[in-house]
Amino acid sequence: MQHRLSVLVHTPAHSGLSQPLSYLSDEAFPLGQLVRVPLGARETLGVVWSSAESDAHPEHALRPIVGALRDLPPLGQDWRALIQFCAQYYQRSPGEVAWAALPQALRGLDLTQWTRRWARFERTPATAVAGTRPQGPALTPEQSEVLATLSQGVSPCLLFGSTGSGKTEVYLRACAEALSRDAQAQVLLMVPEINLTPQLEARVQARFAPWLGEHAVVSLHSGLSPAQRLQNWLAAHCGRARVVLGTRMAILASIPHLRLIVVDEEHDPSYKQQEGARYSARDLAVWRGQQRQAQVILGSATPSLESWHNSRSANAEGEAGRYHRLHMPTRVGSAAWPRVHLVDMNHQRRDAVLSEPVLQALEACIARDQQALVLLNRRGYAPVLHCGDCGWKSDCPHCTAFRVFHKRDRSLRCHHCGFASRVPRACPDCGNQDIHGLGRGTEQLEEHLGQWLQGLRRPNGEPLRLLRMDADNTRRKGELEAQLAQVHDGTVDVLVGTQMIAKGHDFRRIGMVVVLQADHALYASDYRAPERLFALLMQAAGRAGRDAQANASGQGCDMWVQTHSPQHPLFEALQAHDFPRFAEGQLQERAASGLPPFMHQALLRAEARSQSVAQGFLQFAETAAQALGATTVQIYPPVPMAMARVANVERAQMLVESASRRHLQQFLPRWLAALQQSRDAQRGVLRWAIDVDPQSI
DNA sequence: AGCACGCCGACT
DNA sequence: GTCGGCGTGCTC
Repeated sequence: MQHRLSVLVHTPAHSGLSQPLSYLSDEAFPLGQLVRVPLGARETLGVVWSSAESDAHPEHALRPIVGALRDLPPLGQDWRALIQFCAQYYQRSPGEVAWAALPQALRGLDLTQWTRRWARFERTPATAVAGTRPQGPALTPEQSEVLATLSQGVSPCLLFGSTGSGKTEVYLRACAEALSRDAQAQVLLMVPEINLTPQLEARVQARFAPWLGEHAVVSLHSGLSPAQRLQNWLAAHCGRARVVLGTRMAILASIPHLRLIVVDEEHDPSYKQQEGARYSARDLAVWRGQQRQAQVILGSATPSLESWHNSRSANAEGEAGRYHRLHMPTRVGSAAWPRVHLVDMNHQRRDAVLSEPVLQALEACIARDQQALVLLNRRGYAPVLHCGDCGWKSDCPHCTAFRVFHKRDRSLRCHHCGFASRVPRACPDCGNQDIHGLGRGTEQLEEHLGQWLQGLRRPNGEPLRLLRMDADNTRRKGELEAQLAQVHDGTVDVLVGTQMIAKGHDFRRIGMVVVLQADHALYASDYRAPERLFALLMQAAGRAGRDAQANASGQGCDMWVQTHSPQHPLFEALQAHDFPRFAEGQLQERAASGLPPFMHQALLRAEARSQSVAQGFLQFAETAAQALGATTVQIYPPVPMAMARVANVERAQMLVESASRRHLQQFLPRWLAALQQSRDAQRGVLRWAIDVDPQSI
C-alpha cells in the first residue's frame, strides 16, 4: 500500500512553497525521519513532518520518495516543536529553519554516500568511560551559594556576575551536576564566538574528557569543516556527545537528552542571527529549556536590558520578572577593580592621539614592567581619505560608505562589500598631491605608539614590544592563538587592538587599560549604542586588575577612558562599576520613549536595484497592513536604511511595533501572507523579509 | 534556494 | 556558428 508522506524540504518563505510537500512511499516512516526526495530536477534532503492527510494536492501529481537515511534515529518531537516555534515566531518557513538546523554536509549526501558516512560514524570508538566526576578548584562562598540555588532546579536564571567572579566555574559545576544526575544527560554550553576564546574549549575538554571520554565533548560552530560539523552533529543527535559547546547555531541542533543550557555573555549581539532565519539563540534557549524541562542559565557581567528587565524583582504591583536573578558581585582571588579615569578630550590638543595623563601613566606602567592594553574600535589606518582642496573623500562606488585607508598594503578597502583598490597618489578628482586620512584606526595607533615607545626602555634595558590585534591580522588560522600566546607569556608590553582584545581573555600582567574614542558609539543613532558601549567598557575593565603581585603591593590597576562627552551618565556608572544603576537609567529612558523591552518590534526589509522599487514594495506593504485593519500595531512609513546601499543593492525598511507581543505575533503572519500573495508588488524586489525583534533599526 | 529554460554578446 | 551572461518561473 502507498503511504502519503508530508515532507519538509528547503523552500524559503518567499518561494510560495512554505508548507511541507506530499510524497508517496511504500513504507510509513515515523515523524522526524530524514528522507531523500525529488524536487523539480534535483534530489534533496527532507524531514517527514506530519501525517497531513488533509493536503489537497492531487494524488496523481505526487512523486515517490527516493528513500530514507536508514539507521539515523528520527528527529525527536522536541526538535520538531522547536523548529516549528522558531519558524512561526520569526516568520519563516519551517523548511528554511530546518535547513539552517541541519548540517550542510548532510544535505549533499545521496543514499549510497549516507550509508558509507554512517558506517564511518559508527566505527569511531565508543566513549570509554573511565574517570570519576571532576573536582575543579575550590569555590568561593558566592559560587557555592549560586550553585546551591541552581541545584534546586530554578529556571530560567540570569547569572549576573562581575567579570572575574568565576561564572565559568559555575557553568562547569552546573554541567557536571546535570551530567551526573542521569547517565544519558546532555548539556549545551553556548558562547558568542568560539574562535575569540580558544581557551574555553580547552578548559571544557580538560574538565570533562577525563570523566566522560574524549568523544563526549563536541563543538558546533561555523569554523568547523563541513565534515567535522556533521560528525559532531551526529554525536549530539545520537547522544554520544554529552557536552555540546557551540555558537548560536548550536541552539537548533538535535540534542535529545538535553538537561541544561548555558548561554554565556548572553547580552552579546552575535546571538541574533543576521541573515536568513533571523532568530535569537538566547531567546530560543529560554523557550527550548521551558519546553523540555531543561534548566537555562543566562550569564553576563552586563546583561541585556531585556534579560535584566525579565529578572527584576517584584515591583509595587507584585509583578516579578520571569527569570531568577543570581548575583556574584565579587572578583575571585585578589583581583581588584581598576580605578577608572576619564580624560576630557575637549581639553586636550585637538590632534592628540593619547592625552598627557595617559602618556604619563603609560610610562609609569612600563617602568613597573607591566603590560598595557590600548583599545580603539576601528581597524585600518584612517577611516576616510580626504582631499583638502576639492573635498573629495574615499567613497565606495558600491556602498553608502567610505572606504578605509589601510596603510600596510596601501589600499582603500570597503569594510561592507570588500571592494578594494590601491591608494591613489593624488586626488582622483583634482590631482592634488596632498591627500590625507581623517580620523584614526588601529594601524595608525600602532605606528604612533611605535614611535613614542622608541624613546623608552623596559626596566631591564630591552626595547619595548608592541603588538596590534584586529580582524586584519588574526584572520588566518592559528594567528589569533599565536598572538594571544605572545600576550600571555609576556612577549608583549603594549597591546593595541579592536574590541576583540577585550573579550574574555585572561591576561595576567595588565597594569593599565586605555580606551580611545570611547564616545564614538554614542553619536550613532542606534538606541542600543550606550548598552553596547557599557558592556565593552566593563569587559575591557575586566581585563585589568588580575596581576596578583600588583594587587598584593596595593598598586592596583588603572583604566583610562578618553572621551569628548565625559558628562554622559554611562561613565559615572562605569566608574562605580555599577551596572544596575546604568541599567535602571537606560530602562527608564526606554520606557519613556517606548522602546524595547517595553515595546515589541519587527522590521520589514526590502532590497532592490533602486530605492524606489524597494520603497514601492514597502508602500504596498503599508497599504496592505492598513487593509488588514491593524489597530493593535503601530506602522511606520518606509525609510531607506541607515546604510542605504551595500554592494550596489539599495535597501529600505519599515518598522511595525506593539506594546503587546501577542498582538504583534497575531498581525505578522496575516501581513506576511498578504505580501506573499501579491506577485505584482514584489516585481523587481531582489529580497525581502521580516526581522522580528531586530537588533538595531 | 537550486535548477532549467530562454534569449542576446565575444570567442574555442 | 557555439559558450555563457543572468532574468523569469517552477518545484509535491
